[in-house]
Amino acid sequence: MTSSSELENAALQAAKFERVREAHKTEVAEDYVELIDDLINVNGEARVVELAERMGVSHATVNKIVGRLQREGLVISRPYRSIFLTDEGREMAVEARRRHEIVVKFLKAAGVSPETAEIDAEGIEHHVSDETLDCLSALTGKIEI
Amino acid sequence: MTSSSELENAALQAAKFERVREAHKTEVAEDYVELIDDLINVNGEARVVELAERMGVSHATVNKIVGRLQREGLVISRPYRSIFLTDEGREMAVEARRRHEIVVKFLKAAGVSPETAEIDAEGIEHHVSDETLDCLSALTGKIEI
DNA sequence: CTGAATTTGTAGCCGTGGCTACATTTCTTG
DNA sequence: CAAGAAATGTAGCCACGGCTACAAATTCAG
Repeated sequence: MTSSSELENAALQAAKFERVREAHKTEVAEDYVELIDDLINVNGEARVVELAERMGVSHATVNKIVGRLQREGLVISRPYRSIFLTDEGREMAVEARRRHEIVVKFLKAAGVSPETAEIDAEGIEHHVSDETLDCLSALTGKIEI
Repeated sequence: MTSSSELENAALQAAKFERVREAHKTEVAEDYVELIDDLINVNGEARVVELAERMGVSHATVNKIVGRLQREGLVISRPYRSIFLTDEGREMAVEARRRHEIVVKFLKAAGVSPETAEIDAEGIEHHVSDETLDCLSALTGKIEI
């Protein structure tokens, strides 16, 4: 379809890009809820400073994003207190981690170095459909055998 | 590393997210130059209307982005004329298409339906390192045999 | 308990990529 | 060739996710 001799249907192509743009909107949310969940599990709480440090952004940016997450019902935060996940946020975190781990496992099984696998997975995980995820899982099993 | 019992080094984690943010910046450029190259190859020229239709955005958005691509030296465009790629833009287009095709081929080989493979590849291709790309190529060969 | 350090919040700026609405130019067609 | 259609440009709006700088609250030491 994307060969140089012919172009696919414009509407179909537009739908793909639309899909990617849509995924972008949820990417940040997924990364944050996953990290918040990790911090709660390990440290007992999730605080702005550590989110900022681990995301590699300023605390002001974290604040702004946490505000959005709260508006969207993923997170509960009160001024100067630590951050909690709503049920919906926790579900998203679990799902995000599941995807992340499937992608990482597959990449490692495919022969990618652990470091690169982690890096690439971070970018890939948000763009993998359930169908593809299933195929990657299956493939990981086959490779390992 | 991302298991629930321990957290990896904060700086390393931040570097990953930084990498993803960096990739985001070039994503749009890659998608546009690839599409422009396709249109030139098939239609003989790339025009704003068709870019807009195929990207699924308004022509105003296309205009703005083409302006940025020109500032960045990827594209040449004169008012009311069609759009051309610079050498640098063409290189980027070729490289983007190469990545795209490797990812699509791999996904199909992995058992993903052609439609889903195309959709997911659009999101994935920008986040795959050279190392991973090589592994995917190799794996595609093995699966097909 | 008070003062300093830390954490958190807020204001205001920027670039990007969306959009609509309107202006202008080019193309097409009668 | 002129008029209408189509394409392109431009202005101005928005939300997002960056940032710095400054303000306020909380925590921690002494």
